[in-house]
Amino acid sequence: MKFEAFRKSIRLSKEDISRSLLEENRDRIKIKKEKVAVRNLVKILDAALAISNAKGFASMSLRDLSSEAGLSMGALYSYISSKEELLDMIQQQGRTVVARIMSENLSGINEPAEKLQKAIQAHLYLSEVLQPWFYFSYMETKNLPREAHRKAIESELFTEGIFADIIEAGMAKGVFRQVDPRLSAALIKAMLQDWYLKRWKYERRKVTVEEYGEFLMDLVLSYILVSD
Amino acid sequence: MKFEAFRKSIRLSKEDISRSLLEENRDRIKIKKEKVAVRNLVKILDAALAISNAKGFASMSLRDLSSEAGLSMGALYSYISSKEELLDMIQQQGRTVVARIMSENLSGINEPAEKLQKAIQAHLYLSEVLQPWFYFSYMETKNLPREAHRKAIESELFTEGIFADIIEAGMAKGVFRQVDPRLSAALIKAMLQDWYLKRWKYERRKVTVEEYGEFLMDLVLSYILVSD
DNA sequence: CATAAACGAACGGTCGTTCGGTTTTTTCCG
DNA sequence: CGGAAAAAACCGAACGACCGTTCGTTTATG
Repeated sequence: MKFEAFRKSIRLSKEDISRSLLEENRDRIKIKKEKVAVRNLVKILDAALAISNAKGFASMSLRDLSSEAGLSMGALYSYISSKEELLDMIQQQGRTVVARIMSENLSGINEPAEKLQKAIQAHLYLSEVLQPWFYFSYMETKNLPREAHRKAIESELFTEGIFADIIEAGMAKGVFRQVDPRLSAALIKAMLQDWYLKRWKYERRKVTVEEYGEFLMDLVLSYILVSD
Repeated sequence: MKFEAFRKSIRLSKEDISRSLLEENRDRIKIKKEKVAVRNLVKILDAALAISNAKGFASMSLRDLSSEAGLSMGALYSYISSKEELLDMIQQQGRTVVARIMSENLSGINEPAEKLQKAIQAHLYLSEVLQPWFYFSYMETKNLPREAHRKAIESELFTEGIFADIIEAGMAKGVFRQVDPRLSAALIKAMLQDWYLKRWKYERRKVTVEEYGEFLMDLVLSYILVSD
């Protein structure tokens, strides 16, 4: 599947994401009317990701955020109850989306090589759609409070586990070579991460996400497929 | 070569690093006696890396730093002239070491496969010796002031270029498959980075740096060597 | 006793957060 | 339909805490 087809198939608008985030935090957000709340949440999240990814979450003042989002300090605090909670919200929002999309894209596929390819592609394309979130999530993990930090690590290991499980299944079926599944999965993740962490590099070189995906797939399969 | 042999061969003590850093910044550091200056610079750099890597450079206050290093605020300012300059100093210190060690380890090797292996090993082992610096350097790049940021990117591309050049030479000699050298180099770097960025993961799984190196080498060579 | 080094209180500024007041939108009754 | 009352949303000055940095004083060294 091409990237554009993928992007359309998952139907992830900023409004949808903000709406589900609103529902999950109804108690903390003081705004009553959904339409108003969603509109401003989109602005707040966009601004927060843009500023944080440019200079780090810790260096983003709430005055920066309020002016970039077009809201006063007071209004801002009707949507978030603290700066730290904003961090939590952003992380939580992305994690659920990633888990959902990955499982949707992998269910029903049984052939290991095909499933591995699909998993790589889905993760890569999703990280392209949600690049600001992926970047943010990677860079700010260590600044999370204890419990949120634990969840972030759990989520990282969960994603890695998806790849490791596929590799193990392929080895059991005899279509993959005997390799270390955990280490292989870790390195696949590392290569997937480079796409959203070093995007400036690939943009400059005019490498498209499809080209990157094909290249990565070629490398992984040449390592893992049994050579006859 | 085993890791321990490598570590001994490069002879990189904290004192040596601080001493050369002192020499390059004689004008900015107010302390006259080398012995005193080196001793405290080691403490300052250790503390700065420890705190920064735990909660980010921006979130490290100079009061944190002064208490962790065992110096008063006033004394601290005899060694650095501003917080931003400390950031610069740390970056600069590591960059020169990396460039030197890489070139020392690669000079005189002509066989591409051997050279590629040596380059991967040297980079991996060096990142193990200087793990706090590598981690810091990766995470704080985007917070650097303009000029320092440019240098950091230049250095990243330089290292990538080392790998790309070796791959190109191997392709020209016919010992490597025809692949995209830049993309291959980028992905090798991405996998090297995972070692020092996700160290907690590998430590927990009791993966040694030697095992990681062998695994990575196997993956890269199985992709890049011509199959006969 | 002279010089080098270390000290820590003090300064102006910015931070996250609050809150009393104002504006905008919705509701409802004559 | 119209406009006043009620509710919702927004505003920004003000607060105490903490930040990076300075500097007059004290302590250590040789």
